[in-house]
Amino acid sequence: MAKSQTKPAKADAVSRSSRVELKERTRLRLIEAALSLIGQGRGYSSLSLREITREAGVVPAAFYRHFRDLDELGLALVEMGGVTLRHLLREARRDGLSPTDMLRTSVLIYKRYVEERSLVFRFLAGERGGGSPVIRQAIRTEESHFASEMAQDLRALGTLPDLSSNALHMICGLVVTTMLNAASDILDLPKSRPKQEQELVDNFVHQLRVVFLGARFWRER
Amino acid sequence: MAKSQTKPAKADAVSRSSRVELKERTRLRLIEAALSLIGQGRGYSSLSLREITREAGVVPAAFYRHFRDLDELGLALVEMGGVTLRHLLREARRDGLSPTDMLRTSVLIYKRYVEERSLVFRFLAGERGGGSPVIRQAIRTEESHFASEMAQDLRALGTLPDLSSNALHMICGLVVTTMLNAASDILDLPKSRPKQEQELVDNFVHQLRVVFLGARFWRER
DNA sequence: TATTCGAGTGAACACATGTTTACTCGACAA
DNA sequence: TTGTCGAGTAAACATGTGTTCACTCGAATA
Repeated sequence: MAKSQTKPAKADAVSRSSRVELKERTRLRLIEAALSLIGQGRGYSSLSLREITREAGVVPAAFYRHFRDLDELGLALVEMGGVTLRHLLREARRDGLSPTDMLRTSVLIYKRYVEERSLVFRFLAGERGGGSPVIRQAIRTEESHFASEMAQDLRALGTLPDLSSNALHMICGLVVTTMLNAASDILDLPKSRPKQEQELVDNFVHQLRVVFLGARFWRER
Repeated sequence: MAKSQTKPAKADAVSRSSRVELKERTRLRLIEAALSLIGQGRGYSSLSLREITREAGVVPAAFYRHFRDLDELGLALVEMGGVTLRHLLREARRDGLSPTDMLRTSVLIYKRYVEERSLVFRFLAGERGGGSPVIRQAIRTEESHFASEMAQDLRALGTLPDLSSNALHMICGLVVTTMLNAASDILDLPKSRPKQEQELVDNFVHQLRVVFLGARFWRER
């Protein structure tokens, strides 16, 4: 009979709450608990295992069924951050860019994006420079990938056609730095302060404009 | 007699270890203990009061004679960071800048400077994005002052004479971001990896070159 | 249907933590 | 010389911490 084969075909709709699904569910609960605590102003590197399990509604010992230690949870958060960044790029790619004021609209879209995923960006911005070396390094790798993809996209769009791949990557690195720095600023914006908000956006736009202006006149040497 | 006046003239060489001097001394011990722990790879926001006093060779309760809590110690570190940055600028000002390859030499000087004061820069780079909100904000203020001074210096040197003060400040902000980001990279360099080191320096130089190139072609509005 | 298997439990452990309290004891001003 | 004043001490406190262990109990398998 087909059912009793060694490989259970596909695990169809019946297994609504299979074991592995349930495990994955609480794994997610742990991740989200950590993010939620970050959202309450705490830095990831100052969170404790017990705090996280408490927030996740699970007993401390259960943590070890999913992660060896806090660093491993942190790496899961980094990966989530990486996915978020790739998704951002994918959206930007889809939207295309109107030639006029395209920088400004990109910035506004980015701002919204950051605000809607504030927890992940808080984590990235917060652990990027401090925290555990292994997490910091993982974030850096993610940033570099992000920069590479961005470079590829710019190339495909025909922007800055005269630049070498190396130069393009280096410039995208600069853009990424600026973006993540701006994310930090965006997240610390006091709400309902439109003036301050406007200033921040302007500053961000202008900085990117300077970078792309410089890129246009860049000559290899 | 001149000695018994109400105001003790000058606190001369005799009062080698006056009370206030001794207090200041252990205050410094606490600050340096925190820095030392940072140097061992820990982020400031994950340090504990007891850890710090232990490292400083002092009993936990003594901490409160100097700081209300860890945030207050953190602010002292921020101020120390501010002093460090101002000092950097003062040195750069003194050295003047040879017109050819001035960017590259500046970068090398900066790199050396960061390495020699690695602990302070570790602290700044680490708490800039994460950590306690009050510390983060204090660092941001310090950065802004640094950017302003830099703008003033550039103005005095006649660099970028066509830029408005606002534009100049905005560009210096970009430079500062890039510098602190690079500091983070410099501090994480594995030692005796000259190739990697060279790449990092090149990248840093190129990024700054792009920024200044963009600045030269910047037109308001 | 009977058996295995492993995610989550609850309790216990050996410490580490922040803060308070009453204290010592030496520099300093009177 | 005497008395004050305050930096640093020692001990105690109530909690919080990471990790371990034997356990339950229900879904997955055979």
